[in-house]
Amino acid sequence: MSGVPGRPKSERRSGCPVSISLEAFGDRWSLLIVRDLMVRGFRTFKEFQKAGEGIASNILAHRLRKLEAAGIIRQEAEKSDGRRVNYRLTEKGIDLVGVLLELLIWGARHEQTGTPCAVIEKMAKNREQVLAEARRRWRERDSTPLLPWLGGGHLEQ
Amino acid sequence: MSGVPGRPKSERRSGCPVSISLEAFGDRWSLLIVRDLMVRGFRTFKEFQKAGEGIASNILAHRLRKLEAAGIIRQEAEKSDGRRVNYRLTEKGIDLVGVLLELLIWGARHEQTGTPCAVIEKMAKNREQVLAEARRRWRERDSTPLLPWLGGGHLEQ
DNA sequence: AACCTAACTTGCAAAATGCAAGTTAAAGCT
DNA sequence: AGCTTTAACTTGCATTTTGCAAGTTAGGTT
Repeated sequence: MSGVPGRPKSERRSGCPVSISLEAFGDRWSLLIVRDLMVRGFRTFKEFQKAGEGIASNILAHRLRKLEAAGIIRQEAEKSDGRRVNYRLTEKGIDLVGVLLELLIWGARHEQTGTPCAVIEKMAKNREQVLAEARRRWRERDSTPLLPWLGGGHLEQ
Repeated sequence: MSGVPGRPKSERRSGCPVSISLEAFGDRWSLLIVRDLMVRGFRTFKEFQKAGEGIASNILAHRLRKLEAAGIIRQEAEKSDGRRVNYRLTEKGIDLVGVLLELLIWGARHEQTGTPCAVIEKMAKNREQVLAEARRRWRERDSTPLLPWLGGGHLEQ
């Protein structure tokens, strides 16, 4: 009767790292939560819920538990408000930045998205710089959204 | 009454490229099929089925249709055997190589997998070279598995 | 004290998944 | 030609996951 619903009852399907990664976050929602933490500066349940793609609150709760159990995110209580729970990526979680960046680049290149191609190609070209900036923000708890920075002129070389 | 069962009845959840990517292959199986095509040299239904992680044949059929509908894979009939269907990545599909590589690196770094860390770190270090080799194999229809190459000494610089 | 908020639960219907068995067309064998 | 095998799926049904709406609870606010 724990909070975690989808507790893995079956063992690992194989030793392949790709398979194991997908067992941790291979669904429609987990990486969107990670994205919101990483580039949009979200921290709370309410923010994830209103994030636009319409995740149901029970599913959100399940995913947060699962990501926490996998060591990808962690809860931090807010001293100034006992109701609030702030979620934050762990180091294991911020290490997903490469995966997110590749998903972003692939999606923008091959599907009709709201993101201009020029911005994406700039990011693809300056991969290391983008990764470093995302990591810096995580380390310094700088939660201003990353996307304006990506869209701005900071990447011209 | 088409073959595709999970035909998207809801529209796109948002214009975010990450979200759109996840709608195309954000589940436990799709990227494993892509992986098998990309690095293990698999081509047929039977091969995917016996691949070790135990996908059910109906789910496999659904996934193949969905990936095909998304333009990630394509069927090619085998002239020498009318029963056989060979699946192959499209260019859009081989472009997922970056995503796969990041999943591989993350999984190997953070979870207990069957892959030695040294191999993975070598790959992470020689990212561009690994991507180029995977693309070369796709282009030249070289379906010898990529993994032995990764494990071998070809990456020393 | 009455009201509001954030973070969840709960109940239930709908969809996706998994398993075992069956189908069909094309080969292969005798 | 007739029988067996094989590849690629379907189908039926039970289980699990997802989604939606409404409810709960521990803090805050006024």
